[in-house]
Amino acid sequence: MSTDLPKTYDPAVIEPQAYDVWIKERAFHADPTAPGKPYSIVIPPPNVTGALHLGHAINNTLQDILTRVHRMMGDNTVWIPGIDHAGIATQAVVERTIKEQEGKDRYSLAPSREESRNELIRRIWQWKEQYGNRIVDQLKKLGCSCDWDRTRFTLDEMCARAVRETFFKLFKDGLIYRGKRLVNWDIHLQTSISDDEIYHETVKTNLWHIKYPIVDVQAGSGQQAAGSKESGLPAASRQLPAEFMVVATTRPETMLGDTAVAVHSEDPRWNWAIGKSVKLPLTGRLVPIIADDILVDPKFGTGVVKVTPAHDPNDYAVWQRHQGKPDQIDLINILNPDGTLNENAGAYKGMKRDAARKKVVEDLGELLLKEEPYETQVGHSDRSKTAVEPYLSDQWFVKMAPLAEPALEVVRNGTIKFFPERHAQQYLSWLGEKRDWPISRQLWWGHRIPVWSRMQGYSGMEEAKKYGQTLGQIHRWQNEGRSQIIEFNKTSTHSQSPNGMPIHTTTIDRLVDPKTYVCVREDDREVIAFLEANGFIQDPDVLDTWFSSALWPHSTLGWPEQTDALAKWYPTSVLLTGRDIITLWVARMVMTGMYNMGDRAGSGQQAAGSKNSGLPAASRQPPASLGIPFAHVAINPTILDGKGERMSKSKGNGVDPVEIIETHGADALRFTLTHMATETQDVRLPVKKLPNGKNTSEKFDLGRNFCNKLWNAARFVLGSLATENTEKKNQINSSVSSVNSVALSLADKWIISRFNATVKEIDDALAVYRFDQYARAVYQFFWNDFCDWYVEASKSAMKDPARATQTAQVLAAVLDGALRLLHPIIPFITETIWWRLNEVRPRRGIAGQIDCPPSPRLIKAAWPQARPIDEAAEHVFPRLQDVIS
RNA sequence: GGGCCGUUAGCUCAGUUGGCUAGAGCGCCGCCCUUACAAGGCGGAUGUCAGGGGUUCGAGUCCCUUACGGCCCACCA
Repeated sequence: MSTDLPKTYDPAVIEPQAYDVWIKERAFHADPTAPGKPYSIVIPPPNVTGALHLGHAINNTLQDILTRVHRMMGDNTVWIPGIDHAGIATQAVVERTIKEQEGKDRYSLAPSREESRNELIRRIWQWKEQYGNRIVDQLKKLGCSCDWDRTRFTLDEMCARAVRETFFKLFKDGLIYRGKRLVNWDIHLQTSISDDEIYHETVKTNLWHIKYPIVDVQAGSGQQAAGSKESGLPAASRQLPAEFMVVATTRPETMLGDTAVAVHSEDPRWNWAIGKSVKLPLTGRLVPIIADDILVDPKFGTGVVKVTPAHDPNDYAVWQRHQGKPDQIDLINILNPDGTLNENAGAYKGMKRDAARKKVVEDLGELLLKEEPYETQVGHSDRSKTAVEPYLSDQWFVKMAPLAEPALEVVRNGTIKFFPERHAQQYLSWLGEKRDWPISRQLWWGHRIPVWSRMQGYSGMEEAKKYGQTLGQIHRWQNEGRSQIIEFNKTSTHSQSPNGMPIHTTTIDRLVDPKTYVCVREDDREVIAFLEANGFIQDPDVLDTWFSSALWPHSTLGWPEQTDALAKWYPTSVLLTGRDIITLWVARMVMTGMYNMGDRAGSGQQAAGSKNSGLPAASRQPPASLGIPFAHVAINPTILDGKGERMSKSKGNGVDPVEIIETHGADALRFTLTHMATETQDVRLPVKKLPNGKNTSEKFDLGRNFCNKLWNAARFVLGSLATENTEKKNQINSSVSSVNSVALSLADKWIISRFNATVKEIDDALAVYRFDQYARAVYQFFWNDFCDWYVEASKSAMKDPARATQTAQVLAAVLDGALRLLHPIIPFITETIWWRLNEVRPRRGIAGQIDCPPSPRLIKAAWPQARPIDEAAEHVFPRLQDVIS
């Protein structure tokens, strides 16, 4: 093989070559039983729905940098890749495709619903095989050194086991419950969606003022006068006829589900009416007038609020507050899952939401006081773009309070640290609300909820006994280590089954149908067959995608199995991600990690966060007993397009990194992105379209030019070394210690000192995840110090026989060191040059100044040690530079 | 409405605890195809550091305030 590098730097040629070698030699593969300090990163799994854009590229480049640096440091390093099944997004995409191509919806893919369900899932898997690989290909082109043998998918067997185990554990601990709750309902996809899947849009509508006649008015008139004395309210308010209350609403059709009218208890205009009733227009139903000082702001509107608990989150809260009190109110649902009105809407049954609204307004007649134009924010579903309807339905929830508290504490006390620090605030404020997490989705693509249920009726003890016997039978199976079931029985009062096995009981929301719910721990067909033979039916819903993502750091390592990988690499070293999923993902990983991996015995008194900040951030080790998934969370900037809009698949402005790789090369892309990885929250990246329709950007010239510089400087240095070899044939393998510090020139000492200063600078930058500083430091060192000055100076030095040998040694050692420092950012080009350098000058190094332990592959070469800088040389040489320039 | 962040050269961004004439890359102007590199070299122009006020011997940097932009959260019948 020629020792010459091709004259032209061509990333399209060298990048695939280098990657092939790494793959062939299994350079990315990690063995948990190997020695070395553990270092591990799990990838934020990209959604299978989309190709990666530059936002992913920066995130993954930075992860690869850390992975490569630590691999070079000799740590036992693993980077685990994977993909997220992205429940709602993926199903929506595939359903849309089927609709467009075949005109079918998800229910009509096969004769029966169950077959349709299987068929849809089969098609989504097909789709996943096709597109999931695309993401992996993109990551490989980027140069990511993931351990591909450990590639996970959030819906694969390994993840499924972790999901089942976690669900079971939460269920058993009473942290998963079934509740009838007001959820955000997507009437198009007919599923509940979480708050996070909603965006708000300003909608022009009307505010309708409607008169509600008061029933039982005679007792009110006198008190109304009394109230008016002390109030400074406008005369108009006082003069409202006492026969009516006026409510204002943007959704008049919900009136059909009103169950109360609320006023403020200290509002003299209306507090006299508390306890009386109003007669609802259109239906004539009587509903109570109640006091609710949280809902009603007397300064807003008319001071009267209609209460529709089944169709408004605030009103639902009113319903909850008044439960069990003398003024408790009803709850009436008027909607079907598809957004049409149901039988509770009387004459309006079957009408669509918007049609009903129109009709209701028409029918109000003279009870409609006025109609004023109004703008309001309405929640819309991310996926179907339709207005979300607050809807009352049965859902599974996770109780947040007990899980959130420890997760809050570890961030408050600094056990888990954010970089930059300010991002911790978002985590703390979101988690601090401890809102219960609705985890069921009425979808087919996802982890099916492992719960079987059966109508229980009210047969009481007899029924309970029967189930107790059932449990007894399954208890036996459990002893064989296969499976376990837990009964949740609303009416059961006993806590032991006939054979003495504990039965876990819970109180279920009074609205839920009286059912017995059985959670099956493992996918054990025998148990399931037994249940189904006894009339149990599996819950049709699947889990929120984030439920499986939340387990990612431990599920990818094999949990609940106690694998070597889990023992070695959990907790992971750092999580690198964008700030948009600090709440959705980061917080939930901390919660489930602590819940599943924490040592409960020790967790109570563990006051973990020693606040001694004297230690460098990267070296602190959190106590393993806490079970936290990582000690550091590094937030990378968000990539915006030229207009300042966030790059994303849904906006259609995402730029495929592969297109940049085509014009600039992966190294150039990586270098530029690293250079941009500052502490700011956003980075703008103007792109332009090429004639072939692909994107590129001049911004990446920075990286490409730098790679070109490196390429040519290396060619020159290699050439100089080769020349020197032929002139001193006998000394090709001369000892590395043949150059001692006495013989070094000022320029030699200076460049060596600059090198060591740069090592230190980079180590410091990496310890706090300042990737931009890393890129800047190495750029400046290589270009401005090494190329501009040392290499130039070497041209004359190499011609002087007295200085040639030492100069060659220094050139080789500094190039060697620079390649090591640059490799994590630009792995392909550095690895390629390394091979040639090994051929030309296999043994390198300046004793005590730059160590160059040999390695056939740069990816496995040792990371440089920062040696002391030479103060004198650093001081004197710049003066020389000034004189010359 | 609450919170976080940003506003520095035409563009994209640095500027660490307040301290010497405010920096980089790209772009621009001029001169160089000098034997590693024109994807380069040398030289050059360009900034009331968003506006206003304050603290200080000294402010891009700290405090207050205004404006504009972005993001997160909540959403008012």
